[in-house]
Amino acid sequence: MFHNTPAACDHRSVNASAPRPAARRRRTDAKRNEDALLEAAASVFAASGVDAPVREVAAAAGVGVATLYRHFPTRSDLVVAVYRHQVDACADAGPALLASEASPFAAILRWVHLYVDFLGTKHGLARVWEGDPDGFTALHRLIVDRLVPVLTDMLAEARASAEVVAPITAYQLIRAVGDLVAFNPPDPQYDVRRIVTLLVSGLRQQQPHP
Amino acid sequence: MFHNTPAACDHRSVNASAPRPAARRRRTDAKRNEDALLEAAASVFAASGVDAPVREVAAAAGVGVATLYRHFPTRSDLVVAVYRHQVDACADAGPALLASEASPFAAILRWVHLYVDFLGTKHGLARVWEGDPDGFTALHRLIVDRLVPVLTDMLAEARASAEVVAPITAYQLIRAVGDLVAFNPPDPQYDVRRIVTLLVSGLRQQQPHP
DNA sequence: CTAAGATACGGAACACGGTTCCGCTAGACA
DNA sequence: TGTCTAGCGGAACCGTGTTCCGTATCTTAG
Repeated sequence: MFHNTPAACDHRSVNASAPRPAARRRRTDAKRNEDALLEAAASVFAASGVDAPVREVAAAAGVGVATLYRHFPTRSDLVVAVYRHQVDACADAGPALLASEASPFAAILRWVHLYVDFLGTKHGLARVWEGDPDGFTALHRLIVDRLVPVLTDMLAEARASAEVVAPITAYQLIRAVGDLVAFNPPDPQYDVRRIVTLLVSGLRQQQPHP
Repeated sequence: MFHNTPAACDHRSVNASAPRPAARRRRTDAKRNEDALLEAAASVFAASGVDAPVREVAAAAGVGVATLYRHFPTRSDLVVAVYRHQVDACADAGPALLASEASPFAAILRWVHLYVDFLGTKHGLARVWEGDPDGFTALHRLIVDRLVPVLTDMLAEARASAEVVAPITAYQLIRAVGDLVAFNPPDPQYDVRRIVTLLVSGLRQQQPHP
């Protein structure tokens, strides 16, 4: 699955002067618990959405809440750990689509829908996105770090070919798409994909001023 | 203001056969408290956002929480009561813009921005929107009832003049705009108005299929 | 193999939100 | 002015995320 995510890398004994006494190995039960938590979280999130209570995840992993919190200091860290590899896959798809699609714009459209599918399969992923006090949840940061550069390249290429003219940044677009998908359980009245397509197709329009 | 909302209409003595004994008048303190609550809620919401705790509103009104709950059975009912007249104003602006603006599309653009301003001035209004279990918060319903018809007309006119070609319904558009504005404290990195404009300008584009 | 001690654990406790309950107050009517 | 009940206050309840702390367990030196 992908749980080799040390979550917080081991900064013990980074003391410059002291001849550190061969730092201890990480306890095996710690590793085991972390894995169990990630697996439990993945399945609980899949079943009950990302909003599932932490206690439920801890219980499913057969572990106390404190243990969960030691490995993942905050709810959103857990979410990020669970979905990191999917975000990576999405990031990797960018250049691939640029190569395979007929035009940069077509590539962008498909890529954005990939992103929508990613967000869409986990109801309420956005709740994690929003809850940021000063603008940075772990998920927010992950997405900005991994996805924004990818989309930035795609947009640049689409601009070079004059397919895209609206002055929108990759960050703005990604965030907008996130907001759109955010709280939308499948609903016949409201197809998110259609709306996202609408948004993306706006990129080809010169923007009116107000 | 608009508080003649009996919250739950008086079903006392709806007994078909009995000659009901001239039902009591509503207690004056009840009316007074309802007004105080609405006033307090308006100012608290303005100061702390719509997410302000109910207790805070009750305290500001100088009443107990139970009183608040008797008048407004749920949080979102309170929110709706506070903002109802603003929604009305927004609805009224639709036909006016259609008449005053250069084109139906221009009218739509301006109207949508009016709506954005309405939502935007109250951080987190969307939280009320989303919290709907089966699809209907009070606010959701209010907006659908009042605003969707207005935008529907505007879209029809814009389609008649071929300015709008994308097959999007008023409901979809309003909901999308709501989602976009939803969780966005003013942020230099991310100007909601720009994104909304992007979305709206997509209406002029033939939609690509995926 | 054993013992010391760091590391990690479990679950109770805390803070904080919406909502409900219930004994009592005070307004309406006679 | 007295009765009766609509309406009130605020404590209590439930369900969140998060923290605390006494204890168990793993690692490692000897």
